[in-house]
Amino acid sequence: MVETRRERVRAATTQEIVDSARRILVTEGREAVSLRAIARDMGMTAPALYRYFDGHENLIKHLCHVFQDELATVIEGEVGLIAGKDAGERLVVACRAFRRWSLDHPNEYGLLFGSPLPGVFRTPMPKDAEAMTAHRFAAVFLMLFVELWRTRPFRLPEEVDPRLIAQLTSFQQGFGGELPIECLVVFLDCWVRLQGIVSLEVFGHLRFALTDAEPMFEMTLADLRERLGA
Amino acid sequence: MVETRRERVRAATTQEIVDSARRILVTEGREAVSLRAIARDMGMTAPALYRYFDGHENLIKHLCHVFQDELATVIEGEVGLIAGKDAGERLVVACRAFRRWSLDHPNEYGLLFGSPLPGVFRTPMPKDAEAMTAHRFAAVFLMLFVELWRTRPFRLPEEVDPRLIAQLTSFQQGFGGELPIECLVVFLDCWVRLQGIVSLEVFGHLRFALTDAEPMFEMTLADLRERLGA
DNA sequence: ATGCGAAGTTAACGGCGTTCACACATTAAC
DNA sequence: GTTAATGTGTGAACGCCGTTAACTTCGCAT
Repeated sequence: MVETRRERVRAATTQEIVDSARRILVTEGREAVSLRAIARDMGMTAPALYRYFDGHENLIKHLCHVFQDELATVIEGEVGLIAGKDAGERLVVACRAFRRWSLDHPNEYGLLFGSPLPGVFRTPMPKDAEAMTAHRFAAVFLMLFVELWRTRPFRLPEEVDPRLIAQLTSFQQGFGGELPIECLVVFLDCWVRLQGIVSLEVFGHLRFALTDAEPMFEMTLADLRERLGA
Repeated sequence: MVETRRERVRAATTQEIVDSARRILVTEGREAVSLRAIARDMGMTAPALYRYFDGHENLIKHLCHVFQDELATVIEGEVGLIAGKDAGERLVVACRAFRRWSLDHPNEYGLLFGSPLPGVFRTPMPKDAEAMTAHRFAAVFLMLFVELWRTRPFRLPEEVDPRLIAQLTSFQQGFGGELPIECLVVFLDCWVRLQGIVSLEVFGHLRFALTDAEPMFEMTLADLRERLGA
């Protein structure tokens, strides 16, 4: 037996902790996700949670990991439904799926993309397992992007700043190095626009002008589509 | 005498509270800004702060107000230094000033543009004084935008979604109504790109690809410039 | 059957926001 | 100039929080 009874029970409890934490996050907001509240919700006491997570901060980090994973899975699922179609079409679907999940899960989104925990501002990029799954979400888009470029190359920018080129060469080699750097520049630009509009909409920072940002989002999407030559 | 001694002392203490709070925010991060820490820093006790602010949350809100104001003032100052120049040039300077302030004050930026406090997600836009100064920052850009459009009109998009038009008419009438709605659409698009790249850079969400986002920022700026026909 | 380790408890420490009763100084009214 | 009112700050207390330590209990392998 690869999995003992102990391990099964432990895994179930761990899952229950995550579920409780998420329920509290959704219903009462980020500030309310305390160890004591989670334990109370489960009929336990707070110190018991230390058998499963090394303190409050690590539990929150694990939650982020779970949400990143769910977000990536949801997007991959939506894209998978139209697996036969053109990469541009699938990219559009991926963007819509990202926006939808974010709007449907504002508190989870806030945990993932809101202001990071203190001390993160100037530290270098961590390289642990958590960081890798943080990349899984971006990787979905990047892969579609690569495929789009290969099947139907789009116009690339001329005169890219050499400093930008220099920075991106290491990133480029991170996945084979078989993609023009200018293509990565276009990717980053689209990435910024996508993240920007979703972030502003979810956090309500567009309400000074818009009551419903969907038309604006679709317009941005059409713009990106055109730029990528679809 | 328009200002009694009492009022002067009170104003000074209020200012000292804000200064202490900001110092703690900058040096120890958002989580460390507690009433007790502020009071300790000032040589007072926490309950005394209730004579000046109605609880912790309101003090934080006031801090946001102060930062919004400073940000707007800084940008206006930078723009004022080249008051004679073309509106496009001044817009570029305003964008750079926004990025610079945000990078120089990441903790303050996080308070302003990070995930909002719980319960803000689906509530309508508040209309109080705080919200107005929240607009002052956006207003700087909007005014430059309007001037740019008037002095040297740029290409406007065709086929704007009627739903978007409908939403923007009320916003349009908010300041005279003498601007084409398509122009507001362009403004919002630029706004999203500016906010997007600054937010991603400050929060470190571009580090998976870039070590220094400045060239990318300048490229985005050049792109916006071209779109606005400079 | 025994012993070991995992899981959970209670108690405690210090920190937090907040409230309340109280002391003190300043101001205002007479 | 005395007195009342008002503003400003303190100390104690309540209930929340994260975290640690000592202790119990139970499952499981030898």
